[in-house]
Amino acid sequence: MLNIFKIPASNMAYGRVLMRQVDENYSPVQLEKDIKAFWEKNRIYEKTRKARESGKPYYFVDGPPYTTGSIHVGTAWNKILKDTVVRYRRMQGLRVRDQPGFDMHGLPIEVKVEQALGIKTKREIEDHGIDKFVSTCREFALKFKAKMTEEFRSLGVWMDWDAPYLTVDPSYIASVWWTLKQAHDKNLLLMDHRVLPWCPRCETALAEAEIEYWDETDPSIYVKLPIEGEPNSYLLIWTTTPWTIPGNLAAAVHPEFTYVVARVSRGTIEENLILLEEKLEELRAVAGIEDMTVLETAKGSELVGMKYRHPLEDLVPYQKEVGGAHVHSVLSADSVTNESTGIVHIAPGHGPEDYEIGKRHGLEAFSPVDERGCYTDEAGPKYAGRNVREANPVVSKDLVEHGAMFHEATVTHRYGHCWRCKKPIIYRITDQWFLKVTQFKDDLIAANDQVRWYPDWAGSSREKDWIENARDWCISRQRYWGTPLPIWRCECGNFRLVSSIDELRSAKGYVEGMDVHRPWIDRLTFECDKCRKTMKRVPDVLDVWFDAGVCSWASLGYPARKEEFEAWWPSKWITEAHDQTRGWFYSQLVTGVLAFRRSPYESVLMHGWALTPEGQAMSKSDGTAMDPVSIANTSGADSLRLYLLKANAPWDDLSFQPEGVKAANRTLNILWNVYKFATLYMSIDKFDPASVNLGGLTEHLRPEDRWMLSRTESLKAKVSEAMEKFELHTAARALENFVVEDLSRWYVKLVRDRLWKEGEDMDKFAAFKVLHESLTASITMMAPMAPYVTEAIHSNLGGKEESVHMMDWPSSDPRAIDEKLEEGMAVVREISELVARVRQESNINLRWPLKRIVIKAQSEIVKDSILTLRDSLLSQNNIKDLQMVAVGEEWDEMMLSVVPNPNAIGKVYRQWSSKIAVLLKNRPAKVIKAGIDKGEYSLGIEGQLVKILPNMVSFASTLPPEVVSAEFSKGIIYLDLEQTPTLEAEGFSREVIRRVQQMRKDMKLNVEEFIGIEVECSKRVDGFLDVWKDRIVRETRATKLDIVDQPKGDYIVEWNVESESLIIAVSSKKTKKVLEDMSGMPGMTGEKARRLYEAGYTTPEHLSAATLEDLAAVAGITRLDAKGIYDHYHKGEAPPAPPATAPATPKPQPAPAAPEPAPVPTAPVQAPEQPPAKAPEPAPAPEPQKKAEGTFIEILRGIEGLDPGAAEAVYEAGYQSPQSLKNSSLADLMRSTGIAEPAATVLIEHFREEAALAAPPPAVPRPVKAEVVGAPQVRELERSFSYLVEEDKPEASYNLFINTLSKGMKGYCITRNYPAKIRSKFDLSDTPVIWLSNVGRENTIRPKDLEKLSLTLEQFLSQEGGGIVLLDGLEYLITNNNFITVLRLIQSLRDQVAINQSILLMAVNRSTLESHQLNLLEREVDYTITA
RNA sequence: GGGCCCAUAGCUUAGCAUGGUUGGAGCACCCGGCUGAUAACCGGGAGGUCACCGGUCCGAAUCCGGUUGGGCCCA
Repeated sequence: MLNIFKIPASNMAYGRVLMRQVDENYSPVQLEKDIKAFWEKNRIYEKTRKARESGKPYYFVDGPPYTTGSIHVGTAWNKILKDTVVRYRRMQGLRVRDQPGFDMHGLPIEVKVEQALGIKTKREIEDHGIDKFVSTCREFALKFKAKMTEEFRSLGVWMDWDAPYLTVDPSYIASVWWTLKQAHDKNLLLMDHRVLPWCPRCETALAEAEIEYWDETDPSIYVKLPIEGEPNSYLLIWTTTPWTIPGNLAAAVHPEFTYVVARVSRGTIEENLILLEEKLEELRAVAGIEDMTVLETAKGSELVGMKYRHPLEDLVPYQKEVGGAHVHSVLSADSVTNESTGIVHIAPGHGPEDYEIGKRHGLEAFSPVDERGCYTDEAGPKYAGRNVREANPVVSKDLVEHGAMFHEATVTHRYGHCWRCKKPIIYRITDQWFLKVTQFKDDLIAANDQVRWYPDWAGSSREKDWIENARDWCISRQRYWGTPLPIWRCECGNFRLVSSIDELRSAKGYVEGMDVHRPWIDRLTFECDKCRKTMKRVPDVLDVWFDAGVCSWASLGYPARKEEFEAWWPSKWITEAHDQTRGWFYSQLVTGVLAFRRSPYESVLMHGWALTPEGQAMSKSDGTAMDPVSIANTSGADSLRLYLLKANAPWDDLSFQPEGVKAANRTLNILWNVYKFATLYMSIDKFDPASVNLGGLTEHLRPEDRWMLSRTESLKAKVSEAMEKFELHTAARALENFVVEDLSRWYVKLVRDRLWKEGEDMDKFAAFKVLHESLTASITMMAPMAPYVTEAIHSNLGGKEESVHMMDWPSSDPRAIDEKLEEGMAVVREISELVARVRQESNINLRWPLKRIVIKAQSEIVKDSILTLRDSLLSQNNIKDLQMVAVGEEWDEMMLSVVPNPNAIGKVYRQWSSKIAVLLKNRPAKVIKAGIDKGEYSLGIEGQLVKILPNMVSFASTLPPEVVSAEFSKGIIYLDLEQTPTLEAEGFSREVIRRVQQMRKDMKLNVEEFIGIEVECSKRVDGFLDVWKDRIVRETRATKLDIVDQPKGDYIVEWNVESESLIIAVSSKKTKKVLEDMSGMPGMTGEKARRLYEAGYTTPEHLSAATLEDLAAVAGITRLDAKGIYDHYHKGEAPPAPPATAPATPKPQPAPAAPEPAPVPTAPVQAPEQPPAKAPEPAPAPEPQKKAEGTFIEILRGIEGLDPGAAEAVYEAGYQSPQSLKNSSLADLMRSTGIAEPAATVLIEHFREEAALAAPPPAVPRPVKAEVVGAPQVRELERSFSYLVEEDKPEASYNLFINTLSKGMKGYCITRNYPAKIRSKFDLSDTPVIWLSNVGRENTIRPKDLEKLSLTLEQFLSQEGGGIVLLDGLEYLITNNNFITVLRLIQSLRDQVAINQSILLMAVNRSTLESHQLNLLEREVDYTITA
């Protein structure tokens, strides 16, 4: 692996500690792991609950998810919403009940178990053994429960996972039974013989709520029912279920509709049909009728009583035998609609409506279909045993053969399916148990009205609509894995309901502690209290929706435990998705009203569904489901949570965009950076937020501080309001906006300079405090949404509580809100954006100060607020002065000019017109305007006085030179871009500051380290810098800035600023180390250390050289201190390593524009830290080093023709082994050592000869950098080496590349050039070419996507035999990324190349890089080739 | 067929209860900048028949009616 993106392992320690500097980048996965450990170790969840023990109770009920498989995005969203609200309520001080629940009974698990066991029917289950089957169901449910629990936990959901409620627990089951008994006592439970939806696969009845609809293609047949006594005349009926025809017992018409008898002819057939008048034309089109005549018209009521013969009576014996007044006759029904033929086929055993109509007319509910959906013997020998849906074509064929089929086609329509096994349902008649919901509908509606719904329409429209259409609820299921129906029945018709385990104890066969599930409970019997016979249990189980419906008291153990119930019930709040309108929202309402005459919940948040990015429902079978757990494991649970919460209003469906999670991650990263920034300075100053209170700082608050505090208070108000309304998205967005815009992009910028100040400074403390306040407020309010990152930040901000989740929800202080100030700052920000735009257009970067800004504000209010925030405006935009134009007036520096109108002038003063124009232009426009404004202006010409009238001139106002204007929403700004030497001096100084900062960074100096600066520059620049010396010194933390001829230092770079060449040398003062050393001594404090430092003891050498007296003479240092210091250095302890001396003759590196040739980089003494693989020769132990030094320097001294001074210079320059000299070039040696040509020649030749004679080089040669000059095409590249080719156009590098390919090595080309062009120019055959480009195509990599590049190359390099990589386009990568990042990539590539015996070849155009960048690059490779 | 919800830039969305300068953001795209928060970050640009049709009004993304498409719940 190329671990270039690896983040150092976190060493965070949480808990109450002093504020600590944060070195880590935001890395959510590690952070969340750490926080999780912190939570567990310190039992934070338990403590958080405990902290609210005395609070007002808040009963939240978790809608129990069904335990089947893993959670999906929707389930995750659901739990995250719950967790966020629960945490929020806790912070409000409420004692929240947060028991999770699991719905574990029912068909879904039975189906899974059937699949696992490889069985399909109930018969097979019974053969297998119900006990074994049910036990397996329990195992599955428990297994899934455990799995889902882990998944929820990984999302950071805090619930009482150790004590969930389970619908399979005996106590839970007892609550269910009790509830049923309540229904029975109110006479709302009955057994009935009804036509119901039935799943033939699961062999059970289904409730309305268990049916899912989708499109299905079915037959669409028109059937003729022959009318008794009217030959060739038929009633025309239509159906999509031919299999119900054998069960047909009547036909129904609407009494008010108009029907016709029509003579219809098709081909040779002519017949009379009765149907709805308005459908005649439709029928003609559908069935291809050639001719038809209406014979008669009649109202539906007139048809009633008409008799017909069943068309299949010879196949279905029952149809011949059945008798009765209304059998096979036309009935009247208002439910008939004007669809199809207007005559409805009535099969009372196959449809609920049919059943009702049949019942009214005394028809038997003939239903010759068994539980498996097959015809029974009653259907006649031809059909018996056939599956009804499969029998459709058979019945159709029989209808055709019996001359009863009028027309046959197919239709696609919505058809019901079993919610679990997805098979089409049928309707059949059975005995089932019902709750008579229709009898207490009004109570349900009334109960629902008492519930607060979010959003309102979810209850007032949606749920209400469902209740209004509710039917009686069939609660019995003919299955195995469920709450057993607690009903025992006797042959005599008597039955009893058991409502508790206690009651069950009196049953015959009861064993204490027995499982009350089937089949064990089936064996229990009671003696009938009426006839003394044995009562047996009704074998059905209960609908699982009933299970879930009672959870609000079953989870409290009611009725067995009353106190819990009284303390909590009813629940304050629940939330589920909108499909629960018919599900849990409804089932709870029904059971609540049954048992307690009220809704068991007071408020509901109805949320949406998580859809795919395309807006489709996610489904596992389609592979469109996304796994929230793996998203949380890669991007962090916080990011996922924040995204889910902010993306949508909770009640809208959410189209899940993985991009959105990334965006949320970015927001959290910004939060992290603000925090990191703030704590950096706070920790340096050991700032303790608790030690300062805002009240005491009032006089030190700047306007921007008051603004930030105002924004913070406004935010609290806004977020709290949104949370109260469950508008979590509004709350999340407000927080996000605050962190990104107000805090990060604005306030941090405004206060940055103040935080720099040293020492006790109230202005700085004010900024610290405000920063701390606003950061604390935002993370506290964000804690419910992103519980991990906020916890990490909280713990290091010195939060009041052990955990952010124990904090009280912040309340807003309206006194701190200053709306005018907020508006004013908005204006200032707007103006700043304008200025930035003008700067960009004029090519003046922010480092260059502008002379002034003049603002013309629309109103006094705007003007005042700009003036209040004057300092912020000027500092942020680096402008020297602000001038305001009086409101309503023009800026008086606008230059007025006169534009003569020659036409108008010419008409009056023909011959003078051109003269007049010239005169007008030469006079002050102001004077002319003043005259014209009064009516006219007089002008003397050739002794005449001419009057200039308003129509003869117009006026234009133009901007003064070098002024640019721009409009903002509340006025106009004028920016004076004129540069003066003073401004230029400042600009230059800022450029120098930035260069020095860059160098500090390259040197990896600690923020607190002091430096020394030496600069070589032109006279002009010298003058500039002189003025700003103090500022430069201060801002770069330098102890001195000297302008010299030959700058010396640890790190020297030549820069080019505005066409001026500057050579800057920076040396580290190593004060950080010194101060640290000092403060490590006994009795030493930071303050004392500073005193010493200020007294001139700036290095360990100074200290160790000092005498006791010297030290004691320093103010603030006691004799005892002095003794401690003295002892420290003289006790025989090894003194700190002596400071390395700078190279004898340091040479600047050339600026990018400088002419060739490039010198070898001077090795800085305090070089920026290098990665291990490239570290300078490891410092050997002192003894061996002496020895090595002795040997090699002696060898050098002993070389004939080389004087000892030259030998030392060579040694000093870093050539400390024969190996290092072997491959170096003449030019290289001369340049880096400063020795003359003859000496260099001697050296080179000496070592070439020696190398030829010497033993082979060490196994892993690591030559010092060398430069290959000359014709690269003749040079061979060696395996395990990396090369940097410096050339204007990538020619030589490609030639080297191709040359290597021709030797049979595999190649890989990364280029900024167009790949097709490269291919045509060089013969690359099948070598892969990757294009570096932002254009998203195949085989391209975006310049920002270094990770992908790294991965791609890693794959190539690690393949067998390795290969050569040509990386052409480094400059493109560098301009698009942080330079150091690119450098790290190169480092890891280089290491990879070394390991894999491969070659890395990089082309770079040196004029595109800064010289120090080039230096760093050169340092990373084995060879630099200059083409 | 009925009830409820939704439709704004390529994508995700704000604005709509109370009609009113030029319809805001984020992502993606293009161009630039920054480099003591930096494996970050910032600025600019381009991109909209506000689903469609009609109405009310001086004025409609916003109010009203209808149509189309999508989601959920039913028939």
